[in-house]
Amino acid sequence: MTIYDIAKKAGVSITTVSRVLNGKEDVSKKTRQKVETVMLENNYMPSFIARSLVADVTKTIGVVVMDVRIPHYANTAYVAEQELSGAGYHVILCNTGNNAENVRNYVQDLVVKRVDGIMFVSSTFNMMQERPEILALLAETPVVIANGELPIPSACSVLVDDARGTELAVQHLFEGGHRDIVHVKSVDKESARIKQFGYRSAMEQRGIEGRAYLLDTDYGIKGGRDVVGRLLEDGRVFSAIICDEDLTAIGVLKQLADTGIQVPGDVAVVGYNNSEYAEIASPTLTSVDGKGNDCSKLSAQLLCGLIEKRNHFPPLYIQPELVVRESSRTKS
Amino acid sequence: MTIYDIAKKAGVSITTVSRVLNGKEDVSKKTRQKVETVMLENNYMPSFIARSLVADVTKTIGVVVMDVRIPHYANTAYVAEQELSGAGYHVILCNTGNNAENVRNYVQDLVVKRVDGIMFVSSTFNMMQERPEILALLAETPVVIANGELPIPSACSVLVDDARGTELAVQHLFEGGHRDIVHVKSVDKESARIKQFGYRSAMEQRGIEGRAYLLDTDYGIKGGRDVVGRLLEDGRVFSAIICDEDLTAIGVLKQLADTGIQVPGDVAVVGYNNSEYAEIASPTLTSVDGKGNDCSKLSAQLLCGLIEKRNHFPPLYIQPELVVRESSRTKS
DNA sequence: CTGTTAGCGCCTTCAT
DNA sequence: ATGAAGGCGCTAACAG
Repeated sequence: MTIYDIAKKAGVSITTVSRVLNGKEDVSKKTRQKVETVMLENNYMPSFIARSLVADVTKTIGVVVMDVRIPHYANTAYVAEQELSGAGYHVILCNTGNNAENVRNYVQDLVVKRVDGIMFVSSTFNMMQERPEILALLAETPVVIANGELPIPSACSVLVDDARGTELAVQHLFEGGHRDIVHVKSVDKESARIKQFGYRSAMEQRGIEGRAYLLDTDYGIKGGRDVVGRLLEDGRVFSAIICDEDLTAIGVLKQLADTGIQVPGDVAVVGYNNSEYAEIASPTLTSVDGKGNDCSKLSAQLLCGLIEKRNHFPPLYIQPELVVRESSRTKS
Repeated sequence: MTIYDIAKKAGVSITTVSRVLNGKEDVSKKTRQKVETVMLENNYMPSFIARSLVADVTKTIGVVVMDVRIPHYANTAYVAEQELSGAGYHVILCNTGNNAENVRNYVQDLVVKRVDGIMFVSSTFNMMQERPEILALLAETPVVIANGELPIPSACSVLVDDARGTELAVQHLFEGGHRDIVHVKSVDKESARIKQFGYRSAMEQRGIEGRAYLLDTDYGIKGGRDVVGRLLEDGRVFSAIICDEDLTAIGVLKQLADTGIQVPGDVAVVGYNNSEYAEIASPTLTSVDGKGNDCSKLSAQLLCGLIEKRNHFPPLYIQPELVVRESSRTKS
């Protein structure tokens, strides 16, 4: 069923059909009615492909994340999808993992499909900075990167002040009397490095950098458990642990519990992302809210702006907040 | 940069360019090289839109879920995306919520965009059975519904035996000596009703239907907490609780803990979906694995089959498994 | 108010 | 081995 068929059946030209299709004014009531009837009778749906070809607009946006199974990204994907679908766009979901080659392939396919824009979520995708081939592919496409940066004119950023996020955690613990605060990094991306940096400077600012301790581990429950094991083996003195990810913090919580260490009585624990995990854990987990939802929503809006008027916007900044729960609550 | 530009710059016809584009044989080495060089130099990418118009294929599939933020759906979306992208398809993600009107709109837009197929995840979408307008929209599109059913020839199903899933839970608890087993339903969809049904028949089979007790509540931690509150207020005797969703079970776990009831010592708890939540909870949650990943993967494969050769497949069945964890472990 | 005519970018016979 | 021409379904001047 094409516009021609409808035109024939309605006894008018395709132009007229196109007109009623697009709600143009200059069509008589009668013919409009006639055409609309024929359309309905035949269950006609105009081909968006053909329209895209003419208008050079696909009303489709690529949303690129590492892995939607991670709640943080599921959230951002959800928020982005809702925001963008509200603006008339479809969202193509891309799970790249932490693999530059995958990123390249997805980006290429998205560009070939002429998506109207691409949204990258997470500083993981800063990796593209060192892949000129990918940047070249992106040259003509409006791009926004949530909590990351891309050195090309077609890209804009929304940035979360993750250094500040960790500092909030340190401050909270410091005020609770903690001095031997450990920091755990469990993912390899720019924002994780920034969190670590925020920790260091926060410790310095409070004159306790001598008691600072940095640890690296794998993402997840096991990674968190391992880190506690290492701390204990080393006979390290510590009264609080800050993790760069909630799930890793959960692992810490579990291993502490298994070792008979009380939380927050003996050791306080703070996570990052304020994901649903934090509410599920017991004790519930104090966590830095990186405002992922706001970030995602703003990114989506920014992208829409970029697509409509092709000018560049300066980066937007978002401030994190600390959500205190049981795992660090001061006994009072 | 179009095929015409390339043709001109390479001094050949667009046909030739098209040929090298599609790797056809009948082009001399020389011209092929020449054309390829020009393409690279100009960073040419053929428009998939134009190709779609000609081939009537978009290599795009709509994946419709209620809400990707729910881990179960995040998982299925992930698995589907990976499977489908492996087969050369892009995935358009749709979050409909539990709202038929949203479903209608998404479906319409997907059809208008001429996606090659649509995958619905969850029996929630059985709601479409009562919406002939939606079914009409779907008539020409290959469709698969994971754990649900659609009465149209273009649709196929993969079904999980959720009645059996709950029965596994009952059986496990029964063997652990439990008789006063409560069932909690916290979502309103066909599979939840089937789980409830499975519970009832499992109780009957063991001759303890007289001690069966059905409860309804809201999805989530709060819903789970409420249910325990009600049970306690009513002075109901119960030694085990089966929930239709992990998150609700977590709420049950939390409220029991707050009330000083030991799990599994005093009361055993079983969830459903075997989501990551189950590992995070403490005590860790025994849960029925509905094999969501397998279901999603099979659905994706089935859909690809449907798209390639337009014949109908009979429904596939998947058997759930019980994963026993701390929340129901028999003290031994 | 309505119809004719070009494209949009690409693929595909059919000739040469 | 290569090119010319028509068509995929729709929009957009430009004429009547």
